[in-house]
Amino acid sequence: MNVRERIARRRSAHQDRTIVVDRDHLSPTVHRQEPIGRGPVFEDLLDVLEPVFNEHLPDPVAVVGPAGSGTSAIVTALFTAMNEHFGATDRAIGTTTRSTSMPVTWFVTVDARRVNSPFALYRTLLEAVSSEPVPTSGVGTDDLRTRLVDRLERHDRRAVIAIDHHDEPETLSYDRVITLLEPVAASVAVVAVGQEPPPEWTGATVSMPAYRHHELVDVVTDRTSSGLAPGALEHESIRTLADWADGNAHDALATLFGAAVLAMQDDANRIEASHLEQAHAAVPDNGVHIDRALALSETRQRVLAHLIEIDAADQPVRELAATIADQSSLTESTVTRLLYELADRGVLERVPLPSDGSGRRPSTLEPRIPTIPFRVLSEARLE
DNA sequence: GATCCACGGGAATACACGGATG
DNA sequence: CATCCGTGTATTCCCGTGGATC
Repeated sequence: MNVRERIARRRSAHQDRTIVVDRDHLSPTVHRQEPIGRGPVFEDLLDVLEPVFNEHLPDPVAVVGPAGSGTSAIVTALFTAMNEHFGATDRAIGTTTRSTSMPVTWFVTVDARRVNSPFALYRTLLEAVSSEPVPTSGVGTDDLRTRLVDRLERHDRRAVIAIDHHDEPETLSYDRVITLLEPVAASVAVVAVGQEPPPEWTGATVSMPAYRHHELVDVVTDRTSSGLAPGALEHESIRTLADWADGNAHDALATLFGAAVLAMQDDANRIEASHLEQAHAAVPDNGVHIDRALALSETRQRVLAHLIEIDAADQPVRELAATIADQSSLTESTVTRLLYELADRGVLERVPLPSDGSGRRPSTLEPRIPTIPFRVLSEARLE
C-alpha cells in the first residue's frame, strides 16, 4: 500500500465516519508481506534454503510451530519474495539478461486445506510453474501429472514446494504428497509446514516459538494502525487482547476483527471494552483456525452459518438438523450428515447431553471457530 | 465423451437401556 | 448374577447423480 492509498483510506474513513479503514488488515486470514518480529526465523529458513543460491535444491525441511505462531505467514511471505528473485515466467525469458538455459526455481506454497486431491495438487503446481492456463476439469489426473513432469524435467526447471497444513484432518498427508511427487522427485524439494513435523521425521526442522506477549502487542498494533481509524482502539486494549490470546496471533486477530464488527454495528466511533469482551467470548479456547471453516465447500459453510445463527445450546443434533433443514432446501437427513461431518473435522465439537429416556444418548454441537469473523467472511465469500 | 468434484439421501451400523432368559 | 435381546436413537458409510469444463 502506498502513501496515496493510505491517505485516501483515511479520508474516506473520515467521511463515512467508520472505524474500520480496511478490513483485510484486521483479518486473521490475510498475511502481511512483512511479518512483524520474526527476523530470526527468516534467517533460520534462509539457512536451510541456502543451496538455492548455488542453483541446487535444498534438503527436505519441516517448519513447525504451535497454532497461531505464524508459520503460514512466514512461509507465505518468504516464498513470495523468493519467487520474485528466482522464479521466472516464459514471458520474462528473452526480456531479461538471464540465459535461457539457466535452471529456474519456483517457490510454491500449497494450502493443503484447499488442495486436497491428487488432481488439485498437480493442477496447483502446474499453474504455478507455467504461464498457460491449466484446465480445471475435463482432463484426467494422469494427464496433468504428465504435463507437470514434462514442464519440470524437460525444461530443467525446479520447484521448492511448501505443503502448508499437511498435518490437519482431511488434507493430503506429507507421505502422500511425496508419493504423488515421485515422478518429479529430482526436480522438487518439499517443505512441510504444520504444527508437527511429518511422522518419523529425520530431516531438518525449523521451529517457530509462540509469540511472546510484547511481540503479539506489536503484531496487533501493526494491524490496527493500518486497519482501523486513528484512536479507534486504545493501546491498553491491545495489551488486553494480547493477554487473552496467549501467544496465538490467530485468536488475537479474530477477537480484534470481531470487536470491530460489533463496534460498527453499534455505530460506535471506537471499540469499547464491551465489544472486546463480547468478541472474545465468540473465540473458543483451543479452537481451530477460521480458515479451516472458510475452506469448506459452499453447502457446508451454509449449514455452519445456519448453525451459528441458531441458539444451539442444549439442542440435540436431530433438532438442530430439523431447524436448519427447514431453512435450506436440504433434507434433514443430509443436514444431519453434514453436521456430523463438521464435527468429525473439528470445526464443531460434540457435547454429550443427558439421556432423555430411551435410546442412544444425544449430543449437541458447539462451534470451535471464531463465530463473528466467520459469519462476516463466509457471507462475503458466498456473496 | 471424459473427467473431477460436490451433493444428496437413505441404508447400514453402533450404542444405550430395560427387561427377559439361563 | 451374567448374558442376551428388542427397541429406539444416534452416528457412520456408501454410492449414484449432475454440473462444469475440456
